[in-house]
Amino acid sequence: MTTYYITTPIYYVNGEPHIGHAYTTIAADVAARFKRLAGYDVFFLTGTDEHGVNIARVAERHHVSPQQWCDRIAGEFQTLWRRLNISNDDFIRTTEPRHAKVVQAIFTRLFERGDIYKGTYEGWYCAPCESYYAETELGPGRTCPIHTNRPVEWTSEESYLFRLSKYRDWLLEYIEADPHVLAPDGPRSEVLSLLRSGLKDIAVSRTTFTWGIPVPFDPKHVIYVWIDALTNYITAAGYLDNPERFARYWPADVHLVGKEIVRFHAVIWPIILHAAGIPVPKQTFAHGWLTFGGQKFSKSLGTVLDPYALGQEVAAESGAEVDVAIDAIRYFLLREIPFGSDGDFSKPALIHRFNADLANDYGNLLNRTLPLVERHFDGRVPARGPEAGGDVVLRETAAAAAGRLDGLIDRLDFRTALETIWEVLGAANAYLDREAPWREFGAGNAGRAGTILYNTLEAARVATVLLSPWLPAATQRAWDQLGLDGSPVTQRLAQAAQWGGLQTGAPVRPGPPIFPRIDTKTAAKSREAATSKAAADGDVTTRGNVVSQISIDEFKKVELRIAEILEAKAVAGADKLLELHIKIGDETRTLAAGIAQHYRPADLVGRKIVVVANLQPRKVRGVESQGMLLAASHGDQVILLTPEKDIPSGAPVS
RNA sequence: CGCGGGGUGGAGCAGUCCGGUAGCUCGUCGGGCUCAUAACCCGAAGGUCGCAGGUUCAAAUCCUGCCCCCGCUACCA
Repeated sequence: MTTYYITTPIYYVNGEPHIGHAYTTIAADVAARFKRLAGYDVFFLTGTDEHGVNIARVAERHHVSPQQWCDRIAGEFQTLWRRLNISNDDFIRTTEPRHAKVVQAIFTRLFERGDIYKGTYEGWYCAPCESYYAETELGPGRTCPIHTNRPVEWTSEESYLFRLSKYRDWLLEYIEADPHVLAPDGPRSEVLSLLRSGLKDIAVSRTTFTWGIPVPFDPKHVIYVWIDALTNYITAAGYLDNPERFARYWPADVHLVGKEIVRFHAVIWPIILHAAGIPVPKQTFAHGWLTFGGQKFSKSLGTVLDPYALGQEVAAESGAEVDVAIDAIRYFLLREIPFGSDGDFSKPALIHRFNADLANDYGNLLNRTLPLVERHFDGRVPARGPEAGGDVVLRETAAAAAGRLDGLIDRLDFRTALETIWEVLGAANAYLDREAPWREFGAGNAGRAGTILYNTLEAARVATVLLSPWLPAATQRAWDQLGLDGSPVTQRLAQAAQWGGLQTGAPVRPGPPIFPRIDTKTAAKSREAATSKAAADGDVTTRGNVVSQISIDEFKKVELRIAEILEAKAVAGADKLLELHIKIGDETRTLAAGIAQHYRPADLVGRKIVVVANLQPRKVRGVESQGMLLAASHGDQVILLTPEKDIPSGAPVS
């Protein structure tokens, strides 16, 4: 049997899972489910990346051990995948013993082959952070970006280095030779241009932190992320534990990644493998990013979306079951956005797809046929008579669509795949209209009417099987309504696309609409009620999008105070920034504010404004900003928030 | 000259590699059907394919220059 091994990246457990993670994972899941349907021997892997100084630090902040922290977040990922109906065959965590073995083995092997050598790693180092920073990350005068005003030191430590440079020519040639190995074209040309500009050896060990896998022959070193994380793909395939299995699944067919990590996957990973004498993956595919009302998802902007919460919300608005609403999100993400490009996520667009595609075209097809079967054929699948009218075209449309899908999934062209399935649904709706079984009943041709219904239901059955990778829950319901036993998921594509899967005489089970339409007016109203603070246009909440909610306790962490502007001046070399000196009670502070294009410094002095007083300070263009002022914006307009009546500076705002 | 992506009817996109009467979905308008979740079906209107040159019998598609937008980067606080 042909195998198909697909992976998602392993997700870093520095925070909770969000819709960006879900996007990648859903795409991989659909591909995996489709390939199973098409009869492939599929291995679908996802997991978590759990080592490194950042994890140790976030765990410390939460007063738990790194392992406890990892267990918690890894658990959240697993819970979310269950809720989103993700069918992964394994879930790998880099803290598992099975993985440590592989990481150490690869490290040792590369060392023995001379591709890892002892050298020094140099960089700007901040001791309290235990971190190196790139030149560009530093504050003015080479200070630490976190410990403001604390100068970093040019430090070197003993480190193991990996000879990336040695393999540049090989990799360049390899990627140039076959467009398939790195897709789509955008990321591919980016990586190629990176390679042409040269590769430097990279440090693959650290001695500045301990949360990681030790170098086996030199345990004061911890193996750094590259080898630690990327090797998960071979660990799970059975590289050391199960050579037979490894031989079957490796090399992977697709590593699905977000475009931000394409460099690691397309450069470092193949070189590690090649240097270790292991075959390289067949393809790395970089997908685009979701944007949110045109903006990048961002934790700091609060535009992070919990996919399960969104599912619950859609369920509540439509009256659909939660798993069906989840299906709709799975469908939307892969139908609306061309995989590989960036695409915008918005709630109205989701609702639109829900109604137009799922409710009207698909769900409604069942609801306009099954009642007729119930009424005229005692609720049993009618007999299929000789072919006439548009019967042949409908049957062939379905077969042709089914035949085209495998190639489209190979290219991860989910959008065209779904459009192709919709050709079947469109054809079925049009067929039903044209053949008009209700007219045949009127004319006394019950036999012909039965045939028409049979064919329409057959088209619905084929579409249901084809859609099952995207809509695992909803297609199960449709399957049941069609009077079929078992599950669309366990069908085999080749047979399922053949006409005649419905058994004449089998009782159908019409039910309530699987995708109840969402009344956009009602939905808008309930949303309005929920977000009573209807902010100005341009605020994400008013675009009909969902923002994850925060608790009152989280809000209380933000310390807002009234401040008085004592002095304002332009920042040299910055056209948007003003440097403000403000007074909060007895305290004076400096603030960098991006309002230079909206206010003249002279107009600001003496004004009272609202500032966030407990924000982590940050150097901006040489100015240390010790807070942030609040302003409202609408299009190009930016206005400061000021107290309505005079009040002493330092007064708390809540 | 930092790297990369993009500018096609009201919206979102395909077509550009391999030049040959501009296509899809949604929206709008008109009609049909009355089986259905105000749904489904049919038809129509609407585009000088960012701008300017060039190559060609012929250019959205090839070449040159320019303009604009968006990521990365950065003055994102």
